[in-house]
Amino acid sequence: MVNFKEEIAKIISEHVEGLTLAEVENIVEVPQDTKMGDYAFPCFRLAKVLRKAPPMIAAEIAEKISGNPMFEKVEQVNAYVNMFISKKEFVKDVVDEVLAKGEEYGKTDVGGGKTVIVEFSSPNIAKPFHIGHIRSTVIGNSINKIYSAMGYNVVRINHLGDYGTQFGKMICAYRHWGNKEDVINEPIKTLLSYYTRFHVEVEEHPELDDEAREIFAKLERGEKEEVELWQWFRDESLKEFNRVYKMLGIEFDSYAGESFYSDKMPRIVEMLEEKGLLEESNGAQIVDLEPYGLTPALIKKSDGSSLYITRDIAAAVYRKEHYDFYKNIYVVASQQNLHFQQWIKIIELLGFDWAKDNIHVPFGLVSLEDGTMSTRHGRVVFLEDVLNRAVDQTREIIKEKGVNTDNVDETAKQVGIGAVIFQELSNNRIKDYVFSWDKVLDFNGETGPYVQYTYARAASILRNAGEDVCKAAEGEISPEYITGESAYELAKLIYALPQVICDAGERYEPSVLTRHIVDMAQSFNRFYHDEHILVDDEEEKAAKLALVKAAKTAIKNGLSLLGMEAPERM
RNA sequence: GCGCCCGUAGCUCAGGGGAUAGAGUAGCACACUCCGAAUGUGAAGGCCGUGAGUUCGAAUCUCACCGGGCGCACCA
Repeated sequence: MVNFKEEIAKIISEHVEGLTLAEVENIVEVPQDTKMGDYAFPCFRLAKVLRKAPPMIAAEIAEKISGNPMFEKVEQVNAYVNMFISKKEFVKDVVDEVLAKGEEYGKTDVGGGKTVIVEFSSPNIAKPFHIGHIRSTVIGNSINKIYSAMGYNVVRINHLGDYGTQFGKMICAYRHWGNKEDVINEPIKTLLSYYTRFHVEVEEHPELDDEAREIFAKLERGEKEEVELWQWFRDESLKEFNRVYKMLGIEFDSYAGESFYSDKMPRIVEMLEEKGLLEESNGAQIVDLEPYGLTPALIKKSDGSSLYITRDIAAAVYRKEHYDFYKNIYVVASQQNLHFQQWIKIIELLGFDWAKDNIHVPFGLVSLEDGTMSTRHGRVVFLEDVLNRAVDQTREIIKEKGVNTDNVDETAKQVGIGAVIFQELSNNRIKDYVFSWDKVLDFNGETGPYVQYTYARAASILRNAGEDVCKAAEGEISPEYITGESAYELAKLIYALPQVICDAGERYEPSVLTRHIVDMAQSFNRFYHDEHILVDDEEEKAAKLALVKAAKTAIKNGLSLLGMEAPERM
């Protein structure tokens, strides 16, 4: 399909001196008000070079390019050249392209098959999978899908929090007060209760701490009994996590978590020593990062044991060697900004030129109405509960409205879970937010159900049209029937989708795509209300159905990159 | 104290140098004998936290201040 911005830049730059093609293309913009045209070229910056008033320059450019067949109309308004491209050709191009590509529409090949790692979700074993985890999980999943659509080879890593002294405590607690059946029945709840009981008991029996440390030491040495218990806890927890991942439709390529890198850390410490980066401070080994405006990074505790920063360095080195990534993306809370700055700086100091390819994608904090979440105080909202309630509520609404679906449960699942995902991906990820049941369960306005409803409505029209749809998909359409204001706006939004997907990817910001999908849905609904689609005139009907089908396809493709399904009926 | 992030309509948020700052939501007024009303339309709602600066032009860039969040050595 034609890249209009690029073509317009070419046309204009023929008549403008002193600016490169790239500079011209950079100035070309899409006006916020469509009355100002499809594309605009502001001439302020040319005033200095050409020593003329901007409106005069605009008038000259407008006159010179107005004969070009690409444009229906070219106007000068003040310092702007406003260009209206030929609607009929445009609309036909867009519809043809989308119908030809189908599910592939929106995909590009900017990635050229290069490998990108996305580390996301990464919950801690034996801890609840709560509403705070939705962020990394859903944002990371969407980034992975967006990068796939951009032609990258994506590796999805779930960096499980499955290691550390906490497991010594857990095993210790299990041996004292544990029960096998309870763990099997309700692994996370049970294991968590052991963990909290340990913290209570240790107040009166401080020797438990020594015992736990000893157990963890055995675990690190790979002693059979401890390893088996740890493995068992890990497996049971993972089973529970997988239940949520299944609901969300999320899969991973690797579950290599913290434990996986435990034996890869000594090498990193050696490298740091060789480079002379390690120094002693208060009995601990640190890397001084003060010259770079950062606080010191603690590499080894005073008792000689290692810490999480070393594990992250080891993980990055391993991934570079094992996957040879182009980018190594971490979808991790903004609370860890400093930590990422530190270890990425250390990678650089170790002399690795790929330090810059490690990218931290931070997101804001989720809190509850009565304060921050706290597992110990029972102030926690389980993600699974949120998903289930969203599905239940959707089921109620479906019954209430008497919706005609083949499978109520399946539809309720698609819509309910879609609502939760969509809301999570609606705003800039850096913003903090307060979780509220009222808000997740509100399905009106700019929500997932709104977009899915629009999709189902389009599907319904195509069903009603019956075999006419095939004609619309195959035959030559008569584009003059879909150049009305709302039809044309819809076509423009559909046209922009591939570029929007790339923008969302480059900014690691799925909300860019989410908002565009809302725009497409709004535009479709306006078109639907403005014009009657299933008219008697066959040519007109075919053209309109083709646009409906294109819009339906674009919405579905967009939703799938958010990790959402699109129901045919709801 | 130092560092990073956020401050835009009553509320939740887009917009990140360019034309009259946009949505949703709440409240108000409309539109279903018509392809799905989980919809659409209209009016109303703003010193873009404050003050300087850079620029032909600032919600957008710089600095200072105010308000909020997060982080800052043996957790991850």
